[in-house]
Amino acid sequence: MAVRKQIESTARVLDPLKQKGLSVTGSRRKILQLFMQQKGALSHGDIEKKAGVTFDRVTIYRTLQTFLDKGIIHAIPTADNAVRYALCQDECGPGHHDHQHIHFICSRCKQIFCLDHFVTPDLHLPKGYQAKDVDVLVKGVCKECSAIAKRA
Amino acid sequence: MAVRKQIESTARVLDPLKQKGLSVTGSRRKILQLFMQQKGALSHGDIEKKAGVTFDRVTIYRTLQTFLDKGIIHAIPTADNAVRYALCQDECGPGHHDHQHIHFICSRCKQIFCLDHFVTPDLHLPKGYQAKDVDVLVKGVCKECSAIAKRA
DNA sequence: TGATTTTTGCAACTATGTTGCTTTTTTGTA
DNA sequence: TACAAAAAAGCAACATAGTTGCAAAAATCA
Repeated sequence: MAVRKQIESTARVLDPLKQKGLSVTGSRRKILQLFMQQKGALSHGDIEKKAGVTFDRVTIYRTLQTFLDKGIIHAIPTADNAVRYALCQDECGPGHHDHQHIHFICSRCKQIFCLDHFVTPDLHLPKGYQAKDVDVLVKGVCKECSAIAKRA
Repeated sequence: MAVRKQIESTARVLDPLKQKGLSVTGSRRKILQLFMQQKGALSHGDIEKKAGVTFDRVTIYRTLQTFLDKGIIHAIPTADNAVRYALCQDECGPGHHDHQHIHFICSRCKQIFCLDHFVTPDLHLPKGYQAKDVDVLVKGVCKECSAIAKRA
């Protein structure tokens, strides 16, 4: 059972890489694993720290760019000069991202989460403006931090 | 008439500074003017270019921070590592920002506009999450670029 | 006008992101 | 399994972005 689980988890990491036609390398495996283990989104800096000194900074930049291009991760806009990245849904692929979720920024723990909840903003754009893609960022307090606050 | 107008426009620049209890300096006047003249939002880099070599980079950083703190401008999250800033509505003040507008990012001219159109996203957050602030980023083609595309 | 407070500019530094090139690793095939 | 071709990683050097402390200059207020 333990073995079975390990095989599955290795496959889970390998699959996305092979599926997207990427060669499987140490850094890609490691970075993908970091994303899979992680509830919140990761910045370049986070990855650098979590990966230890194992990889060159440049490799991390290039890996993130590759993952973005192939639709494995998506970038989450922020106002703090530290773009975060998170895994995509299966529907995403090279050149197109299709997310029907919102991004939640916790003002307490500073983590950013993807919440898979449909949002249908009631957009009334002025004449002439054509919307293609909508990104909703919600700031507030996340589930865990709310619980902590309640207890205190 | 021309004189009258000039007085008014100077007043428009001075008012927000005095109103917020800020001392009036060359750089603050200049940077505020840039924002007022500008339709789209500005990044730190944009300001550096538009202001010429007049001001030290550090002064621009500090001025932007001051304007943010006082509620004169607000930061617009982006995914390209270049946070933009734009003027606030009158309702904003030190410590609180109250915007009921969306941010529109034109994929053609790369400009970012504040559109004063009410948005009421239909947020169904999971249990435990508390929303405080919602930021809506819309990517698409702006009015002017749509017109250009039509003509071509 | 002059003293006090605030802001600016400068220098030095840290962090972040990019590019070209060589070495290493991966892949696909024999 | 070994080998050649292709792809990626690592390294160095560079470019850009952002921060901090401090002295000089400017703005405020009496």
